[in-house]
Amino acid sequence: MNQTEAPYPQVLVSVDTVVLTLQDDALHVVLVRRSQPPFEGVWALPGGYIHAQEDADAQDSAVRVLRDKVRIAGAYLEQLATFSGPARDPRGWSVAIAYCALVSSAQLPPHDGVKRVPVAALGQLPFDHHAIVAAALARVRNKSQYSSLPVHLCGETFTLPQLQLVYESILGEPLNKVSFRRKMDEMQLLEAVPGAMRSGGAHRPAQLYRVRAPFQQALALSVRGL
Amino acid sequence: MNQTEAPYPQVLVSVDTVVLTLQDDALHVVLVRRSQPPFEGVWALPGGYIHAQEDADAQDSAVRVLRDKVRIAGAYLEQLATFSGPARDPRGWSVAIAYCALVSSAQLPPHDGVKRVPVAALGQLPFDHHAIVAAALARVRNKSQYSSLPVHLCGETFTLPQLQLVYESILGEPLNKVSFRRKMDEMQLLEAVPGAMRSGGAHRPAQLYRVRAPFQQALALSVRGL
DNA sequence: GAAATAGTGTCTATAAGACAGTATTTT
DNA sequence: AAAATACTGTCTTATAGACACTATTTC
Repeated sequence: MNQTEAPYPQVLVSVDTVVLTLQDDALHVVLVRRSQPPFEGVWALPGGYIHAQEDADAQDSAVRVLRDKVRIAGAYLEQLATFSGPARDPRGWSVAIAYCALVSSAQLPPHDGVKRVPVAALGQLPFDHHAIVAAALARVRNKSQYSSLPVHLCGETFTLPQLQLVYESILGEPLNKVSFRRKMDEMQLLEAVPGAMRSGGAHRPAQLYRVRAPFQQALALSVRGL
Repeated sequence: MNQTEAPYPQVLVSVDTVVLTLQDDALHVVLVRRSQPPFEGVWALPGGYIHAQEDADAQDSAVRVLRDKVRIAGAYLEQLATFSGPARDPRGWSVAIAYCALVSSAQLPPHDGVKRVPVAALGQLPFDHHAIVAAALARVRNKSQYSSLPVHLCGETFTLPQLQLVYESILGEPLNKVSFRRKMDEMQLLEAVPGAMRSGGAHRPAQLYRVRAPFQQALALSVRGL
C-alpha cells in the first residue's frame, strides 16, 4: 500500500454459507431469518462479517457463523467462491466469501429462525444469494460425480443402498448398483461396522458402514467418475 | 449490519493474479517487482487493491491489474480461491481474492519489472504467494485432465502435436497420441485452418487448428478425462 | 413359501491404450 | 532413397453397465 493508494474506500467483507442437507431424499438449503437491516425479517443464507479480532481466517469466520446462527458444529466445509461488486449489497461495494457446508439431518437441530427449503423450490433470496446457491449446487453435483463428497450428508453409519440413494438424489439420475459398489470399493472409503446390520422391513438386512478415518475430512477421489 | 457490528475493524481486500505461461515446454509464473512497501523491490505476484469507484467486481480488478502492471489484455482468467487471515500481510488482517490467468507467450510482451520464472524453480515469495501459486498449479493440472484449459496457453493457431506437448508439459506425463486425438475430436473443440500447415523440418507438415468460437471463453469438457 | 430388498457372478458394451502401418515433407 | 514427423487403422486391454442369480429377512 502506498500513500496514494491508502485512501481507497474500504469494501465490506463478509462470509456467506450454503448449508446443504438431505430431507426426504431431496437436497435442502438452510436459511435463517435476518434480524437486522437490510432485508430485516427476510430469509437468507447464514452469513456475517469477519471478526478480525477473533477469526483466524475466513473459513474460521464461516465456522463461527454456523455455530452462532445455525447451531451447527463439525460440518464438512469448503470454500466455494467469492462474490463481489457494487450492487450485490445495498450498503455498498462488497465482497462475500462463500462457503459450502454439507451436514446430515442429525447435525441440524431445529432452531428458531432457521429453516430448510428444498433447492427445487427456492423462492426469491436477498442479495445475490440465489447465484451463490446455484454455484454451491453446481459444485456439489459436479464433485459428487467423482468423489466421496456425498458421505457428508449421511450420518455416522449408513448402508450402501442408503448411500447410493444419496448419490442419486444429488445427481438426479439412477446409478448402476454393481458399478456403484465397485467404485466405493476402489476408493477404499468405507469400512463395515462389524456385525452391525440395519433391518428395515421384510427383507434381508443391509450391512452398516462408516467412513474410514483418512476420509473424515479429505475427500476420496475416483479416477474415472462413479 | 447492526449497531454493535458496525465498528468492526475493516479488513484489507486485494486481488492477486497467478499468470501462467509456457516457455521451453515448461510452465512459468509471471512475477512483478514491487514498487511499494511492504516487500518493496521484491518479486511477487501481480496484485492490487480493489478500486470500488471503477471496478465492476473483483474479476474486473484483476483485469485492471493485469493491464496496468503486466500489460496483458484478453487473457483467459478464472477465479481461483480467496486467501485470508491476520498473518499473510504485515499490514494486518487481509483478504486476497486470487485469480489464475493463462496466456500464450505472444500475449506477454517483455516489460520492465516483469519476469517469468519456471514453476519448478520458484524461490521464496512474499506474503502467502507461494500457497497461491501452489493452488493455481493444482487447479490447472487437475482441470487439464478433463478440459480444454491448456489451449489458452497456445497462440491463435497450433498443431495437434504442439497441443499434445502443452498438455504433457502441464501434466508431466506422456499421453497416448491416438487417445489424445480421439478426445480432442470428441470435445469438438478445434477447427482446422483450411489449407494451413506448419512445416518445421524434414518431415510431413502438420495441420494447423484454432479453437472454435464457442470455446474461446468457456471450456470444453471431456466426459471421462483425456 | 411369498415378498421384499441385499449382495454377487458374469456376460456384454464401450472406452482407452498399444502397435504398426501409411503419408508427406526435406535433404 | 533416407530420415523425420504427421496421421490413421486395428487389435488388445481395461472399465462400465446389464442382467440374472443367490442370500436373508418378515409375514
